[in-house]
Amino acid sequence: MATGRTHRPATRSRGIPEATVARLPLYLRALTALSERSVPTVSSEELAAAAGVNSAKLRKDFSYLGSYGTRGVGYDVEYLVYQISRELGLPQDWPVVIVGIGNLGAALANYGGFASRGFRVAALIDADPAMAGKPVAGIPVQHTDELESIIQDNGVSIGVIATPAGAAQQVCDRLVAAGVTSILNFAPTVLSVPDGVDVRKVDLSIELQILAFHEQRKAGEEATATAESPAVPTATRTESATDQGPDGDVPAVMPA
Amino acid sequence: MATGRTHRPATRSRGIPEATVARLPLYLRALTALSERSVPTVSSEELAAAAGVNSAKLRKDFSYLGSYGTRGVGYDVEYLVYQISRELGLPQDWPVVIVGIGNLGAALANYGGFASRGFRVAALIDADPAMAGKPVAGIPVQHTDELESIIQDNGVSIGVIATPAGAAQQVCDRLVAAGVTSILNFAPTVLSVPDGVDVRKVDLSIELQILAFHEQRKAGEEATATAESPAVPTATRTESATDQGPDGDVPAVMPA
DNA sequence: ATGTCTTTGTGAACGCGTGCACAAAGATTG
DNA sequence: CAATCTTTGTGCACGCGTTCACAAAGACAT
Repeated sequence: MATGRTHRPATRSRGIPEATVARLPLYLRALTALSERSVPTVSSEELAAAAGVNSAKLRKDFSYLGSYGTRGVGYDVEYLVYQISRELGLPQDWPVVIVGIGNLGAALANYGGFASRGFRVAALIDADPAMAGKPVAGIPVQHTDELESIIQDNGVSIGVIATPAGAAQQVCDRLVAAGVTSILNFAPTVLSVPDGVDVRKVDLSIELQILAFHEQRKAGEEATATAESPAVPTATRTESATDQGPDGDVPAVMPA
Repeated sequence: MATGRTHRPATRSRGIPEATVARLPLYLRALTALSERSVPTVSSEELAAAAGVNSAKLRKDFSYLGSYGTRGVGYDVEYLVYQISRELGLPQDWPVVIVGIGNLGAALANYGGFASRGFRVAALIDADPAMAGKPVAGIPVQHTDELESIIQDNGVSIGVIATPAGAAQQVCDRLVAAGVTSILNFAPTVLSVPDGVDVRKVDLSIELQILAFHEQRKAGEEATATAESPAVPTATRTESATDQGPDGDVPAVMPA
């Protein structure tokens, strides 16, 4: 998971816990799938299964938003989609800029899930002059020199950093100075930002290293376990194999 | 942040809390940078600043690994790099397969940070027959039909899913059946896996939606705040602007 | 209208993670 | 060797998040 909010001491949003906010998009996705199948209502149990969480947790999460369910029946899908979208500020169609159009930046630019999720790629920015003008995902790449004007002209408040680590802090500083207050960072660096700016990070190698840790532990356990019990592999399924979209959702970041 | 470990009730690794495990790669990166600059020792304070965490937290984290520091001096950089690497199982050079070679899959394949971090791309797999044989990042893409044999022949236990959401569960099932026990999922889907298989997910649109939530809240606060105070922007920096690598680290997932 | 049945909404208990603050440990100096 | 200074390692308290378990609310049938 990408983690790393940056320092928000008091204020506690508006009573909505951070952990709940992080799950709202998950619920929204499951609800959207139901909506497309014209399912009118869902119980907390069903929806929780589709989202891969505990039903009590889901109900508590929703209770922070208000009482949108009907006892004995469940939740109205359309209404809930509306409420969560509103809570997340998605009706707003946020413009975002992507800085660093390498493989990853290009993959992000091609990501189909932007528009349908309330975001719009306002501009692609790269430091390489050779890239300037070259269209990526139908959008011409612009040079870093124009970063400030692009942000101000489009009223961009969310920036995505997909540059090499060495350039990340510098780009970040410029973004913030130009008015960006939320940053999604794909570079493997700790970014330092002023108060009031949110940073979330996505880091491939960290995720892999966490998996490696558990993998190693499993290997160790198995070694000691096989010595005792015959190690019968349980076939129990987690997350309930809910058909999360026969149509499927929009590709992760791009079709294979 | 990519989140989403899957169900590990008791067992608690070996006393090392999950939250600590998630930070070890962060410490390792900071330590590696120091090591390259031939810095012999660091205090918890310095290292914590470089990793962007609280120094007390860092000391507590290290205390789970053992007592590797020297009071009055700090921690021996090389020794700590060794200990954390060992704890994460990185000396092992884990082979990984990437399934779904679209923009994202290609970006991941080109990621320079694999080798230096203890991972090796064993194979690239795609369902499109037209891709078969085509080299990406110097590695020829192989067809999905060979998935099982590739995994078994190479002893792969970690798989990366970068396919469209519709294909993710199916790919996941095949990976698991073939012996993969850790999965990094980039597809926007809830994967269901048997017990004993770890799943971590990275989801762009979820991260953006979380940012949008805070962004919206900031906008609302500002509207009410400007009515009261003149809203002086504080220039306080979080995370301490530690020079996280003048050389910089390897690009996030690819150079821009 | 009354009773039954389903499902929500939440009070309360518990556990994990965080951060403070300080004692213990060792380095260093005279 | 004693005194001082630095920095670790951790006991403790607090707060957030999760889960249980159940009462209240409404749908639905009779």
